[in-house]
Amino acid sequence: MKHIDKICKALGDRNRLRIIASLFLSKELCACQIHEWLGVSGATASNHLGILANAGFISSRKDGKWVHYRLNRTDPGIQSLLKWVKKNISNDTELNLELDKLKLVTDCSPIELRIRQRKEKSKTLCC
Amino acid sequence: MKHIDKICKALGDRNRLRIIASLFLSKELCACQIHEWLGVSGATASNHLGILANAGFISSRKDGKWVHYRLNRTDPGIQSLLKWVKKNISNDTELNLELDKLKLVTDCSPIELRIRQRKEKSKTLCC
DNA sequence: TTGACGTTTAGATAATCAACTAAATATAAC
DNA sequence: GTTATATTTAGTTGATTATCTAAACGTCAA
Repeated sequence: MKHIDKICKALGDRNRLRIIASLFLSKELCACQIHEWLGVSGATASNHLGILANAGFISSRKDGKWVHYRLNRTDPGIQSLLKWVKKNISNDTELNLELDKLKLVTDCSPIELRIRQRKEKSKTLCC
Repeated sequence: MKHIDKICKALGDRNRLRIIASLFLSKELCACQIHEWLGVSGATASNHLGILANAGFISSRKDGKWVHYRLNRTDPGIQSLLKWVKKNISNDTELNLELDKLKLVTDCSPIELRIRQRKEKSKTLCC
């Protein structure tokens, strides 16, 4: 719990807060689900996940090709900060609206999601 | 308490955390004391103070030429976040060492401090 | 009222950062 | 083994930001 500025900086980005908010609702999400929901490239999503992991907010579990992320529940300092975030994002109407759409990527397995993503991509490519 | 990313971003800077840490120890500090202690230009200090005030962390009181800053105790969300910061900076050894030197700018009035600052400045100019 | 001084604002610059594409890595499927 | 695929890393670019100096603003004192 040393570098507080690093920890706070990790929270100082809208997309990273969205990741944390999504992990409050879904215990575990794979990289491709987060990439899909954020609406950024896979590389960008991976970068954000790396920053959050580095600050101690999330941890990852590798399962074959897939990497699943969840909130890190070990550090008490991080834990209490996450509690603060959870309490205070409830007033963020914009974020709550976005969270409604989270279901679209959690109502199916990562495998099905990726198939859908590839379909979408080919659709935009041929038009 | 809407823009959480803005609030966290305000904490995501070492100098701004130092300002907050100093205001935990000294109930009130004037801009010139903070400028002196941070070791940055007055303009830079003023900018950081503006960001912290804009995020809701501090408030200011004008007293003639002098502007005094203190922690803002009105917003409950900000209040609990400040509590978290206070608790967790205790482990930051580097910051604690710096805070020891805070006395050098609080053991005299802003007026005396400014006289000292001008002396220091002229000393470096003529050598 | 003029000059000095504390603070803020404006403008410039270098560093940092979020985003992308492309390449690299690692794993699964054929 | 080769190919497809999920993720990360490298490299690039545009935007943001922390810092500075100079100028502007507001207040006090002579």
